Amino acid sequence: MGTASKALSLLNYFSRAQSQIGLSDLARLSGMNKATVYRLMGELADHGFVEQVGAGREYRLGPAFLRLAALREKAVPMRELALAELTKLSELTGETSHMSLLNGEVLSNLTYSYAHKHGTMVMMEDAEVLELHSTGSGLAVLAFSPASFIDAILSKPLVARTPETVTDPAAIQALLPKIRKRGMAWSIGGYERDVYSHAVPIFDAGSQCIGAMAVAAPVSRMTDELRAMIQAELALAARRTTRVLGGFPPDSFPKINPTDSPVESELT
Amino acid sequence: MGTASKALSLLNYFSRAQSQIGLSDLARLSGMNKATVYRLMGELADHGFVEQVGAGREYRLGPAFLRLAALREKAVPMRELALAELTKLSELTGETSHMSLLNGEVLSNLTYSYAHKHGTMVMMEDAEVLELHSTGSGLAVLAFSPASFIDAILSKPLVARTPETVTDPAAIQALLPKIRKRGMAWSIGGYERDVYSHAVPIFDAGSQCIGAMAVAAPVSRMTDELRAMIQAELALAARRTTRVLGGFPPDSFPKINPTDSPVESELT
DNA sequence: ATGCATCGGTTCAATATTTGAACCATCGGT
DNA sequence: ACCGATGGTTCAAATATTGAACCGATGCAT
Repeated sequence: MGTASKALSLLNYFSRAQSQIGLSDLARLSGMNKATVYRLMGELADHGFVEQVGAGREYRLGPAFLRLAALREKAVPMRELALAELTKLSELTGETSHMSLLNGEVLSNLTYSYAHKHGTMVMMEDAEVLELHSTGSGLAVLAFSPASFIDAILSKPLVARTPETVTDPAAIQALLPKIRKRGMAWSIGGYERDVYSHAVPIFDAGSQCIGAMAVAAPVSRMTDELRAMIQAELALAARRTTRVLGGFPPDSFPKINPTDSPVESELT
Repeated sequence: MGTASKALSLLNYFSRAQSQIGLSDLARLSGMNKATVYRLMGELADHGFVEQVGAGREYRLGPAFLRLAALREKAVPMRELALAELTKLSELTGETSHMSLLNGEVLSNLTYSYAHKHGTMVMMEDAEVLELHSTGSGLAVLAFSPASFIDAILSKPLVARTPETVTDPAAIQALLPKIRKRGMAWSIGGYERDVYSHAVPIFDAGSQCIGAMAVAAPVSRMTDELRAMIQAELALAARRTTRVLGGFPPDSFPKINPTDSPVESELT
């Protein structure tokens, strides 16, 4: 692993739950020498990627990310485009919708939209981490990822978030062919007890799966009717999202009923 | 310079104007060897900090920044807090307000707020770059920066953005004591021809100047009355912003009339 | 108060990584 | 068919990285 990669990997230890980390902790977490971490963090700090705070001299993520995220979004308005689709999706379904991107071995939430139709709704946050094995979005991504990646994920210990979480690798493997055939995954209470989630993978220009779009509803509100509506609208929204992001579903990806999705001349 | 710094510095060549850069261009821009750039960009790409696009294999900023920016903002809601102040400021003054952060030798815009009082207004964008010598915000920051930093900035060639831009280092040096005394800088047409800008520095917990808050109005709309109002409100808003961000103005920073800003018991 | 364990930070010789000139294969324009 | 550009690759030489040990300071328990 190159030096630059080591420095960058240090940034992955910062999370929603742990936003500040001391030098020694960071050395322990990363398994690197303290002197190494010290030097690398110093370089990251020079560029505004981290900053040291207060007495404990702990590190936290720096302001440079705001600038670079703004530039990224200006160049590739993923979040904006996804949010436009999610807003429509939430209005149509009356439920929370969100989109997340694959980042290493987990998904992290890109953006989301709430519906204001009901008194209760599934909550969501930016940069929220979703595991691949225990969420609808994760299963959707897993199903359309290379076999080697799937094996790598499923060979690690799978945490049971709820009593309903499927943690048997073989059982998860058995789900994937169905998900591939449907082009959609679902998870009932696998991550949060009361959440019924549908998810469809999103692809890039090389037909690689880069994330998923999902609709999450309280289990108690799910009916056959709502399920059918979510599935229909989500499939359309996800397909549009892949397209507006400049991506293409792989050839193996199931087509939607042509009456719902008329063939369009493909430009650019 | 360490290897990690070299990798990180490559990210600085991406801008609003140039969002995609090829390998050879990047090598030329950075002065590094092509093989070095190739390897470093590969490492950045592995972590999602850049991605390669299409046929030309050009690089652009990656999606990882969206995630890390969301985490940063969750940990330190600078943008959110600043925007709250800017919104009030724009409503009060009827003009565009913005806040920018020092990044190396330039300011980059953090966030902004438009007023909707007039048919015309000064436009602003996220991550827009403001030079230190030619903008009100830049002068405000410069005046409260270490002498060595000021000298470094003013010893480089100063670009004249408009005929009104002051590009004589000595003339700029002469402005700084007044700015320090007032705690506020202004620039009339120095960056964009028709923009009259007032700016106040923002400080961190160590009383270092980290950026500036500013109000930008069309020159044609400026009156003595408006100027007085902007100066009063901006001074207050900037002071509040420094405080809510956890910072402190240096002892040398001019105090506002105590009837406007009653002493508060300082907690945390 | 005393001692112990931890913290952030620093040092320097041993070591592993980075570097860069030269080299491909490929593409597009002349 | 050529030329000059591109992205990508190689390998010995040069250089940056590494990590155990050390430092002073701080905090916690005895």
